[in-house]
Amino acid sequence: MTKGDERHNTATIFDVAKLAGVSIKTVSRVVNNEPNVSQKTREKVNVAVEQLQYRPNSAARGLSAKKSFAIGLVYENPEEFSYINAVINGAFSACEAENYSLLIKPTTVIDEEIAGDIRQFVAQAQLDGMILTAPIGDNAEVVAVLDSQRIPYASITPKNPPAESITIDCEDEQASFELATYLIEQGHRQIAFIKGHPDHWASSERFAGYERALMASGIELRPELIVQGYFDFASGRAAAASLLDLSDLPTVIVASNDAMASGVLYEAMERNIAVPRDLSVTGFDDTPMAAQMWPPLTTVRQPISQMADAAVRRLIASARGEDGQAMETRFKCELVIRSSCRAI
Amino acid sequence: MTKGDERHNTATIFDVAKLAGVSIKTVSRVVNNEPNVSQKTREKVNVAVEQLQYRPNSAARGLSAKKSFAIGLVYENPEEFSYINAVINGAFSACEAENYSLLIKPTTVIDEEIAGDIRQFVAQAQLDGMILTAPIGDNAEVVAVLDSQRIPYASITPKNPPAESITIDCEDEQASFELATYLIEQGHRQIAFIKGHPDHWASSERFAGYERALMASGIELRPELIVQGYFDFASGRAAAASLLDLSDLPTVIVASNDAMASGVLYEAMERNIAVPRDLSVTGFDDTPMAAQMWPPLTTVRQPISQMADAAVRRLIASARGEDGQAMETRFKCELVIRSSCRAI
DNA sequence: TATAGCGTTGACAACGTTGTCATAAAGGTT
DNA sequence: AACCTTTATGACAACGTTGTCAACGCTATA
Repeated sequence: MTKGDERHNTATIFDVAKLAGVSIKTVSRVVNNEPNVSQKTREKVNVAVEQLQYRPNSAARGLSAKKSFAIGLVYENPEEFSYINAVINGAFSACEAENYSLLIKPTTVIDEEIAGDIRQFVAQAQLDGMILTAPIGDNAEVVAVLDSQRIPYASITPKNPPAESITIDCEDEQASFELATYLIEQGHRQIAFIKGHPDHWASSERFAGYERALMASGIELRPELIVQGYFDFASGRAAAASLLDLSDLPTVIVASNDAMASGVLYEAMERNIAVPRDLSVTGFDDTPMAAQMWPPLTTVRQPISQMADAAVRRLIASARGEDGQAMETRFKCELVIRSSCRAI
Repeated sequence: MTKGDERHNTATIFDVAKLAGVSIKTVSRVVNNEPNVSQKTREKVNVAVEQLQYRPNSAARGLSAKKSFAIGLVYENPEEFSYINAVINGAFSACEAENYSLLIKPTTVIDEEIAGDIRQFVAQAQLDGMILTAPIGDNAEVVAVLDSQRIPYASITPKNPPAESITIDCEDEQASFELATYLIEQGHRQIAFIKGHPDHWASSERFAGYERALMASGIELRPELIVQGYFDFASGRAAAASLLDLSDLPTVIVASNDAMASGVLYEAMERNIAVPRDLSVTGFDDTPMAAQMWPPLTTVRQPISQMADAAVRRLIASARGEDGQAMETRFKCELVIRSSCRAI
């Protein structure tokens, strides 16, 4: 045949079958890598597929197989954009590799409506699985919706992981312990701590690591140095303000994430307190902004993208009926030392 | 057969039809807001829909109607996360309102593969339309793919908008003019400029506004004060370094976006140059980070989310055959004055 | 030689929706 | 009364794939 201009109508499975001289079912088998097709037939079909630039129609496929080949990603509209961006990138690359689509769903508030919202989202797209970022994985209503619809889901760092669902987390407690221990080694004794949002699993883990480090070194926990924050810039700034109003100033402020650390730096600048000369500051997450602040932030690197990648892969594996037992589900963190801390 | 035996499975159009005592076609008409259904019937159906929590199966819908009810969003994996986040949020909210799904596609590099990548993306999801963020809307191969597949697309701030496609942009030139004029009014005369990435439309517009303002005030354009940047933190920092090495220092550095401005602030801090006392700095975009830097950045607010929202709505309108002429397609920017500049 | 088993293939019925066309009922015009 | 229109409704065939099941042709065993 001549160099075709037949670009308009995409080829269907029938066209391929005709060209290859086989039935549509055989084409389907080849395309889906099903067993029991002879090598010769397989090649004939592949040639035809190539020649016609055939791509299965996903709507038809979804309708027939009762799958959508799509994964949903729900996240709370974040203060710290780079965190969720890393999640999206990780999830996307896994989906791409597995030939799935990624549908995202930002939610602005955790409120009464969210369960209905999620139900709508799931129903509309007929999702094959869902990724829930913290703290959505802990919302009982959301989980109930997914359970009742039989939608498998993976939670990233949930507080109370249900035994049967997929959970991805990392060693926050240990990392936080190492960070605090490092500060103690640097001579710090007045170590203030800004807690994260109480709904997040990571918050209590990070605080626990701090506690453990101080206790291990025999340093007294001073309640006035421990302030509640909510993982956003504004709460970090407010927490710093209250800490810097104390008569007995801390020598370092440990913020439970980078966004709050950035609030601390802001407040310090506003008060003409030089970091790290007069005050050391640390963050957590090692989002890209951590390296772009002044001074560059000592923080803990969390493999965010890899965690999201793992979540998607486990989800797809379980959707295929494979067991994902061998896959990594708990990730290590790494201390990243920059110049926002100094030895005393 | 298999009509009403199981209640686990989500309700289909047959269940609704049966409960309402009408045909499936009538249900379809009601659900799709088609005309020629009596008010009484419409209500009966709506009651049944509500009662069964019926949602149309999108695969079936897509298969039959030859639509996917999905919009793709392609973006270059950004340095400045908050920009793309605003785009995603705007696009998502429009899709949600119109009952469309949003599929995102981050691309890491603009290279040879992108056109094939996009073809694959489009084919797999059978997209009804695509949003192209800058500078992807200017990639000839990508556009050719979309044209050949007859996929409508909307470009956000493209350089060379093809006449027949949908284009969304904003008044960068005017905003940049106003910003520079403001600086001149504040007494600045040594006004340095860091250009944006040459592939982006916005870069030349923003530079043009700067030029116009200086010429209008009779200020000479000094080539050594004009430096090329690439819209990312690192290039902003490098540009600042070269400007701050000059013997005759500028009194203000105008960066073409916030990410580069943040690089400028970083470099200034590193050199112990106080902003705004010794140097003023401005950005562009008013991403959330602009308010969180120290000092908070004077910048230009671009209605990013609204632009993305508009792009999606126009796309959907044109997919429906409505004319989107009445819709806004060119957006205004707004000067946001914070404390990173001072009068001289 | 007959028979069971396995690898290979195809015919055909789902899947849940929308599009097309037919038909019935209602209203308007001569 | 006869004839058009318009409005309201339903029957049925797509849409492009996968699942099910039957059938074919081999080979190995009884």
